[in-house]
Amino acid sequence: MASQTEENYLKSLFNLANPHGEVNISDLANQMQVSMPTVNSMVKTLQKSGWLIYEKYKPVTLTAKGQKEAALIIRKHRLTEMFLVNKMGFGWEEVHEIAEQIEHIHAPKLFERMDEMMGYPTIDPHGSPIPDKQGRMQEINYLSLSKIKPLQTVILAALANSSTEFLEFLNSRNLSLGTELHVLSKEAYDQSIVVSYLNHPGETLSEKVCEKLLVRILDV
Amino acid sequence: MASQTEENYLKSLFNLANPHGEVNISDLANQMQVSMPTVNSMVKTLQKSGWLIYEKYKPVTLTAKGQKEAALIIRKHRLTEMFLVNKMGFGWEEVHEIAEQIEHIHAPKLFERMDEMMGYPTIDPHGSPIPDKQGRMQEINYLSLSKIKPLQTVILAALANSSTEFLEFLNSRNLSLGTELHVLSKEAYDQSIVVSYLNHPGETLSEKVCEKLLVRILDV
DNA sequence: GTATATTGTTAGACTCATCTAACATAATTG
DNA sequence: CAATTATGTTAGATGAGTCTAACAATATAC
Repeated sequence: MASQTEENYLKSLFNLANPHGEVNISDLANQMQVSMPTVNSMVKTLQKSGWLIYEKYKPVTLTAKGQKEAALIIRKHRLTEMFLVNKMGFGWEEVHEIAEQIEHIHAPKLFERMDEMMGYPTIDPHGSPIPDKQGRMQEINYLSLSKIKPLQTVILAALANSSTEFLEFLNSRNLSLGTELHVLSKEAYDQSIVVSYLNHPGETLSEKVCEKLLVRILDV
Repeated sequence: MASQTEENYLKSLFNLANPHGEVNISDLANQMQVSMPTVNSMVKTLQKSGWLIYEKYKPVTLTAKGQKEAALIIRKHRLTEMFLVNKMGFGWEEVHEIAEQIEHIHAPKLFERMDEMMGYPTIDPHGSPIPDKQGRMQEINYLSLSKIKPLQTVILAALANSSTEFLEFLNSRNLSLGTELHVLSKEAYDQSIVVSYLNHPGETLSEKVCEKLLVRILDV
C-alpha cells in the first residue's frame, strides 16, 4: 500500500504525463514542490514497488498498476468534491483543499456510499471526469472557448483550471457549468471574446479566461 | 500544529487520564501500541510544544492547551461518526475506523457543516458526549446496568465500550440506544441479568455485557 | 560542433517516529 | 527492609522523506 506521500507522487505523475505517458523529474519536482534529489530518490522507491518505470537520465512512466492506483485516488478526490458540493452545500471553490485530504482515507465503503447517494456521477463539480471503480477515466473532448468563432452558441461544460482564484472570478461573473453562452464577437488584437448569457447581455472575457473555459457546441 | 501522530498521543492521553489527569508511560505505550522508549521521546516532544507536563519517573499530565486540543480531535471523531450513521446510513459498528482517519482532517468548515446538518448533536452513535467548539465535554453520569436492581426499568443510553465485536453482539440481540429494558432478575452466582425489551421477553446478559451497558433509570 | 544551459544524479546530512538492548528508579512483597 | 518485580530512561540504530552542495549527462545555441 502506498503511503500518503507516495499517493501524492502517483497523482502528480498521472496528471503530468504527456501523450506518451512520460514525466520529467524536474516537472515532478516543481509540481510536488520538493527538490530534484528528493524526486530522484522517491522515483527509485516507487519503481521498487512497481508503480513506475525508471531509467537514469530518462523521463519516468507509470506502469498500468501505477496508473490504476493514481486514477483511484483521483476518483476519491472527485467523488469527495462532488459530495461536498451536492450533499453538503459547499461552493465549487471551497472543495479542493478538503478533497486533497480526504482522497487519502482508506475506507472503500465511504466512497461507495458517496457514489450511491449521488446516483453515480461521472463528472466532478469542475466538469472533470470521475474515474470508475476500475480506474478507467473517460476521455471527454471539450473545446476551449478560445477556439469558438463568433455567433456560435455553446454550453460551459468543464474547466481547464480549478484554482480558487479562477473559480471566484467565475462566481463574480455568474458563470457556472451548464450556462449557455452566445459568442457575440472576438477582438482580433487580444483574442478577447464578448459573450451574452443569462442576464449578462455583453460580458468580455480575456483570452486567458477563454482558454480555461471548456465548452461543447450546442446542437441547433 | 500537532502532527497526526502527536494528535493520536493527545487523544490517548485524554482518554487514559485518571481523575487527577495523570497518565502512566506504560499505559500510554500499551494504548498506542508502541514501545516505552518511543513514548518517552514523544512525551518530551509534546512537552516542548506545551501539550503536557512531564517530570522524570512521574506520570504525565495534559496542560489546558493539550486537553482542549485533544477534546477538539475527539469532537471531530464523534461528529464524523454521527454524520456517517445519521446522514450516510452506516451502522454504529462500521464508523469507528473511518472516523479514526477523518478526525485528522484540517477543515473547520467540513465539521461545522456536519454539525449544522445534524442539528448540533450532543452525543455520538454510541452515546458518548461530543465536546463543544471550545473543547468542553459535558459529564454525563450514567449508571452501569450491572448496578441496577431487579424490577427496575431503564433506558439504554450509552456504551462503556464500542468495539466492533460488542456492537455486533448488541445488533444480534436487537439492542440499540433508547431501548427500554425491564430488569427481571439477577443471578447471584455470576451476576448475570435477565431483561425483557421489545419482542425479547427474557434475554440473559452476562455481567461482562451489563458493565458496558450504560443506562438511565426511567422516571415513573 | 564546441560552449553553455538545462536537467538529472550522487553523497551526505537532518528530522520524525519508531525500534532493541542495557541500565536506573520506584513499587511490591515476603 | 532487602529482594524481586514493575516501570521508566538512555543510548544507539533504522527507514521515510526531505534538504544542500557538488558533480554528470543531455539538450540548446551560437
